[in-house]
Amino acid sequence: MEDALLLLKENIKKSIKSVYDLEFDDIFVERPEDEKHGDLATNVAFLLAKKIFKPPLKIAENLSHEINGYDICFECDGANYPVFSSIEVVSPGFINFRFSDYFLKNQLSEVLKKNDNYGSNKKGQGRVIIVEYSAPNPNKPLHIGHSRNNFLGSSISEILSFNSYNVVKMNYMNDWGTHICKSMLMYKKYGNGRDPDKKPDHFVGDFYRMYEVEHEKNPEKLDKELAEMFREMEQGKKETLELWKKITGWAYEGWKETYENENVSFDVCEYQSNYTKAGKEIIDYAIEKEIAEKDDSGAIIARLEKYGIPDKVLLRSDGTPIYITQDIQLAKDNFEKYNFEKRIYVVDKRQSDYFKQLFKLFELLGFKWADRLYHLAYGWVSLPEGAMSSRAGTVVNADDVFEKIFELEQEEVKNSLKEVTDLEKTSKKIALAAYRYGMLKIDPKQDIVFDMNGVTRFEGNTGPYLMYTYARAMSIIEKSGIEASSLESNIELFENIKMEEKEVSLLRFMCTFPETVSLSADTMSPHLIANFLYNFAQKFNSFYSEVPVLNAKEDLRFFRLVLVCCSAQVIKNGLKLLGINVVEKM
RNA sequence: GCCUCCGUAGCUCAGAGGAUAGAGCAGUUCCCUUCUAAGGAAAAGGUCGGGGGUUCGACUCCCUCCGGAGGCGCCA
Repeated sequence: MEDALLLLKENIKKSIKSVYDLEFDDIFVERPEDEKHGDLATNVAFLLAKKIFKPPLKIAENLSHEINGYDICFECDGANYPVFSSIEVVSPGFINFRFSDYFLKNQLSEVLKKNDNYGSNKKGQGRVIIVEYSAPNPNKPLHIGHSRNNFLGSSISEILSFNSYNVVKMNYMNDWGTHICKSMLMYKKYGNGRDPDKKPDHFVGDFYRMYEVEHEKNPEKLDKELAEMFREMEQGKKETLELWKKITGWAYEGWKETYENENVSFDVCEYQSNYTKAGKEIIDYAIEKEIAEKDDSGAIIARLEKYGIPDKVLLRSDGTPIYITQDIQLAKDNFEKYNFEKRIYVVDKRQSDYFKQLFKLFELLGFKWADRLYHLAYGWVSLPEGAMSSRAGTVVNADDVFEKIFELEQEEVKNSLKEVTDLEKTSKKIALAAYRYGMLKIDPKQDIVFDMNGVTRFEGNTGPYLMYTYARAMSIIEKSGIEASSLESNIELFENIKMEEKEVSLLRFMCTFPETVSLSADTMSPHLIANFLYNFAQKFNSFYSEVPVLNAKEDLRFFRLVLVCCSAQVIKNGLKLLGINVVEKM
């Protein structure tokens, strides 16, 4: 497929040289949105028109006439077949190319050959990308905002791996600071040393919420106590550190289940508490280079305003580090260890200024890898009734959302599954599909209004719709009695098969999957995969309702089975990239 | 005050310089004696926030104004 694109570009270039005696390198070939405009199209005639002062339509006609004589072919089993079936010129000057049926049918063997790897490519080979995501505070349970972060981070990691990058999935625990002391302080006062009687992160979260309530009543007192407790931590007071270990340990223990439910995992966990003494050398260096300076209060400030970025405090006036101090060190250590091609921070967009400051600092410090850092800024998740607020108690817990979707799916599956064998397992997978897909189908930079009732609806552009489409396809394969794995060895070019309109449409779209995979990696946009899958599933369902497979005759039946099998494979691969595992039956 | 992001059908969203701006939901019609109706088919729904500009061509790029969200020195 990629080859066909390159081949076409070369031939267009050649035709320009031949007709106009011009070296023209800037060949742009696109995929037209409208099927009527063919599979590939080029606008070179418009670009050339400026150079040689002739009407675009005339140029397009001359070029297409030339290219028509070129006999562009691909090889299959020792024979040559044309790549294109037609090359058309359309006013005001487009040249449209349509793939031949031979070429399209040949893609099927490609899918069968690569199966679980169909759509992947080699472009990231030998390059490391760190994807830092999730990064919660271990003092309370995860909420739906974390879910979006988790889904984005894990999905982007999958997509990059599929493009052959060597991905390091990193979680960075913000386990050091006064925020942790909030839960600790309340537990110390009111916990009576008891063990959790519920999911441990929720248990810890109760104390966090308790703090918010108490703080309303008597802010000065609590602020003081909190600061005192953190001082004890900093000084290494044994009793306090033990409490800290206990509280954060419960949070981690509870999250384990949440992460599992969400199909999220990590290769490396870094802890902020290991970086409490870090970063100071770099900051000394920054002062030396006059990037940062000490102000009247004694705090170290990076002067960034001349670059259009707000100034940033690097060290408190009492000399203690803050978040950025440690983040500086972490990135530097990471580079020395992994020599990364890119480091992606999956963090919501409210932190955009922070990352601008961080990245600018690295640039000013002269680190050559400064431009390899990338902030994936995603939009905020809010509720129909407004923003979430831990103070107002309107934070929607990730476990509760999942549980609710899970219950609803269980009902659905109970009502529709023919043999209810794996009710719980199947429902859980579908629930996750609903949750993950619901968030990932939306462009990361958009805010999401998270409507519980919307997610619990499973028609239209949803994860369950895609799962259902896959299950229908697999049902056909199962009833046919053939082994999907045996198809590859029996495949041929189906020269005698005349395809129906719906089949051509399905197959043409299937061929664009690898390009979508590549683009979504380049732009770190899982929603491109989601959009592809939805459009593809629609085409499949349309084909499904109009074209009979099992009742077709001999060769035709076999061809259609192959088409169904490949379609299922593409849906499976695409969903995998979104962190969704298919079910065979539902 | 300065900076960033967003504004597309009643609602939720695609559209990353190309051809007649597309889906889903809601509402209106059809289709289960035929491979899973969580499905399919059809019609209806729009001054792409307003106004300028660049271009053969703008939802897309630039400027400006209006609306919404967010961020701006010792929180993370």
